[in-house]
Amino acid sequence: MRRREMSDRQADIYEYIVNFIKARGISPSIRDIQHDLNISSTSVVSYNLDVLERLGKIIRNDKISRGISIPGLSPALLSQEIGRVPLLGTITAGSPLPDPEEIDHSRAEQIVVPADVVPPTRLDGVYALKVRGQSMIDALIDDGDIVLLRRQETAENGQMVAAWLIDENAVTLKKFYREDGRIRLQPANSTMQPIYTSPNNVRIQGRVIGVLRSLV
Amino acid sequence: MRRREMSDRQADIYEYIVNFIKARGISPSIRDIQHDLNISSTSVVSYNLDVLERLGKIIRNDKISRGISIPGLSPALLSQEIGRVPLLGTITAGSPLPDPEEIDHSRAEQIVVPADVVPPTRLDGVYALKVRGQSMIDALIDDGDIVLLRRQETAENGQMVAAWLIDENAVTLKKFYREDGRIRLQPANSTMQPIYTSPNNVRIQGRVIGVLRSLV
DNA sequence: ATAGCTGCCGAACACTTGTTTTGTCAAGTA
DNA sequence: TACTTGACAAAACAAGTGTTCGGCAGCTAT
Repeated sequence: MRRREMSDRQADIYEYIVNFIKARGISPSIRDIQHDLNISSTSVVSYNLDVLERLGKIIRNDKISRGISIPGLSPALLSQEIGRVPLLGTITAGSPLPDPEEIDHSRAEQIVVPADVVPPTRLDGVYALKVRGQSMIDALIDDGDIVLLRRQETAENGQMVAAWLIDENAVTLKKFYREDGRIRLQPANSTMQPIYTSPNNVRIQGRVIGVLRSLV
Repeated sequence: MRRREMSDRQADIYEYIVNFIKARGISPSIRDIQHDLNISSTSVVSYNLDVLERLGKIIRNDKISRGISIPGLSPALLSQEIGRVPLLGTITAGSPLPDPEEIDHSRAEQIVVPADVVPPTRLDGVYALKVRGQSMIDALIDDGDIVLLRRQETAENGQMVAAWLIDENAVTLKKFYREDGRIRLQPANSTMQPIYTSPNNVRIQGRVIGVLRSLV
């Protein structure tokens, strides 16, 4: 009685639904399916949709229009896989970061962040910056990379931070270490030399929590 | 005429739609909104939905049932913003990459890739590997990074490739240059020295097209 | 052969749903 | 004041849409 596999027609219908939802964001109606798949009657579609639901391939929301949804394709699940953060501007070695509070977040371009990089639940206060130039190369960050920062003004030892060196008027990404009376800014690349400076000369502008690099 | 902000009622409607879609995977009908928000008439809902559409907060699919979608929440838009590639394993300096053909892609863990890193249209033949160890650090790639590779056995000059050095039995990520009679493998980090070797000693295993790094 | 089942067909039915129309009312605005 | 506009209300309309029902053909177990 209970089949494991879909019939050809059921497979066609299933594939059609998935593509329809991916393309248009909403479920097809029974008559959409009937028409585009050249099925003779809506009742046949309905019949096979019932089978697909018994197989667990689809979920039918009873009696409501366009009520088919696909487990795994619902916005509910997708929204757990990614988040979005505003791209606030460009980071260069010579100038401080823009103040996140002074920027119209609603109009900033949005960057999609996979949950593998930053879980959506920890996306509060996070923003993105595009790196200009190769001055961050000792932090394993190249020209064109997008860095994800969480705004904070203090840091724990070992955290990678965006540090503004006031006297030098330069922003740099380094690992932060507080050592008796001075600050050590250690490049992520062990072949590079650290910077030593006084706490008064350092303003932490955020902590680096992710990097996205596209070489396409 | 054109407002920047939503009215209270519009904000309520917008929030209701978002929650409805997240919870049920399909859009509410106008009468769902009317009923649950205690609005006197469907025309009021329709009126405010038009306003929301002008504001760009929602998209109405004309004349079809439950045709509201939220930019950034609909599978249609999401599928333009992200793609998925299989995470095929780990890359270390000492062993060649696993053969993508020998792996059961359907069961491999999937990595979400933002369109900013690799456009979904160019995701064919792309796979992901997790980096173990710091041997790739001169390619600006650290332990724990996820590298995205497109399988190919040849490369253009200047492309970043995963190269297997047969005699050394080592895999490394370098920029590829073919120079009269020899191959130059140039680190991405200009402070590092290049490797020179013969073409017979190099097997290209794929081209690096993206990097994801999580420091959370 | 008989009954039962699956899968299908065509048509009709009834509910769902977006849209339109006609007003009302308050707040601006010339 | 007279006019315009935004926001809302009530009702009716016209499609859109899921469901049901009688019937048919092929297959299988009894």
